[in-house]
Amino acid sequence: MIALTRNHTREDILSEAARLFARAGFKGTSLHDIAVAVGCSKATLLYHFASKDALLLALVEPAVQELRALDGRLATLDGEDARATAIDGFVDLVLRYRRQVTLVYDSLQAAEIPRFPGIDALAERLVRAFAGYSDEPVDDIAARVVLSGICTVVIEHGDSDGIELRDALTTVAARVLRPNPRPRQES
Amino acid sequence: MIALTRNHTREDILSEAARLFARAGFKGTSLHDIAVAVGCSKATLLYHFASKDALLLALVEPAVQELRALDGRLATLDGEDARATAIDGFVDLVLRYRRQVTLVYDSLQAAEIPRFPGIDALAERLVRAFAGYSDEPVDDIAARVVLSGICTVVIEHGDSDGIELRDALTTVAARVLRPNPRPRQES
DNA sequence: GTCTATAGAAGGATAGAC
DNA sequence: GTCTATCCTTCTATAGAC
Repeated sequence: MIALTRNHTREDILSEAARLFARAGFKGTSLHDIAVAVGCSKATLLYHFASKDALLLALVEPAVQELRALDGRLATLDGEDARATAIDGFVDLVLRYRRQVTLVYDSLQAAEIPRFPGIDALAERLVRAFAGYSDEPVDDIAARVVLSGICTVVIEHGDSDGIELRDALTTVAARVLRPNPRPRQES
Repeated sequence: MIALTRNHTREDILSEAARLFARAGFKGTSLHDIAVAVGCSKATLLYHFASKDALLLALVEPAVQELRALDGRLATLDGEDARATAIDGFVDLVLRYRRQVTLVYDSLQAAEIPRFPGIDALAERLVRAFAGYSDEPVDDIAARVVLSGICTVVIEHGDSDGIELRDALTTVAARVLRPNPRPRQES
């Protein structure tokens, strides 16, 4: 295995790029900025990654991979199981990839970033799962508010981790996306 | 009043800039892009606005102004009144200034944008009001999730307005930020 | 693998004609 | 007020030495 010789520089580049992209955005961070943070030259960056876009892709790829895995798990579940799995899985994923979240998330709306194929449809399925596959418009909106709200809060919260934030987020999600929101009639 | 001669170009610039900034971000939109959209030259843009930053400021200023007004109104209220006013007022404001919301909101986290003085403290007060001035950490997180979630959902929803979205958003906010977290019944 | 040097494009902003 | 032309900076990316 060549994996023994872990490339320090490459890892450093990914780490610093994640930090800077999260702080100032993709367009707001230049290769020069990253090079200074890492302590190398711009040419070195472009030796390890073919382009700035490629660096972004490499950075976000693991997060997207895991998001796809979660999406796959959801496909085998339905109703309450899907909702619970979606909430826990998504909160966990966002907390572990907090620095990448901004990037993935921005690629959805602000087209500031190269898109990831199929991510839109995946996001919609996640919304559906969060909404418990309800047909009520208000449940759809609730799901979207919570989904995006979780992302933003985690991003803002910085790197101060802890089990508390995780619990708070799942609690909040459960509050909005509760099984029986309507005491009136059934759909 | 010179207000009779409403400057078409200036208005067009603001309008197109709002559209493009919302789509691709501040850094992701060049003066060239705006000029093409408006149908004028870059020099014309910079005749009407001293700089790209000044254009942004002019664009967002009314929204910030109204946000400050809402903040002032909240200062005279407390508890439930403050929460209800904050929710209704904020949803209304975000819906009316949906194109500017991205910009104001991004100025909070991603430092991609020139900051507005005092906006951080204002945002914190808004969070406090949304949380009903509760001391429970989970209520604080809930307030932040809803606050940011509302922004993102409105941004994503495009310009398709309607009373439905407004009602859905206030309903969702009420669900999370309800006065008594314990009882399972709705208000 | 990492560097310096530089190409080539695009960005914001200014000068001056009309 | 609006334009063209231009300046200067910054950016991504490449070339080639070591």
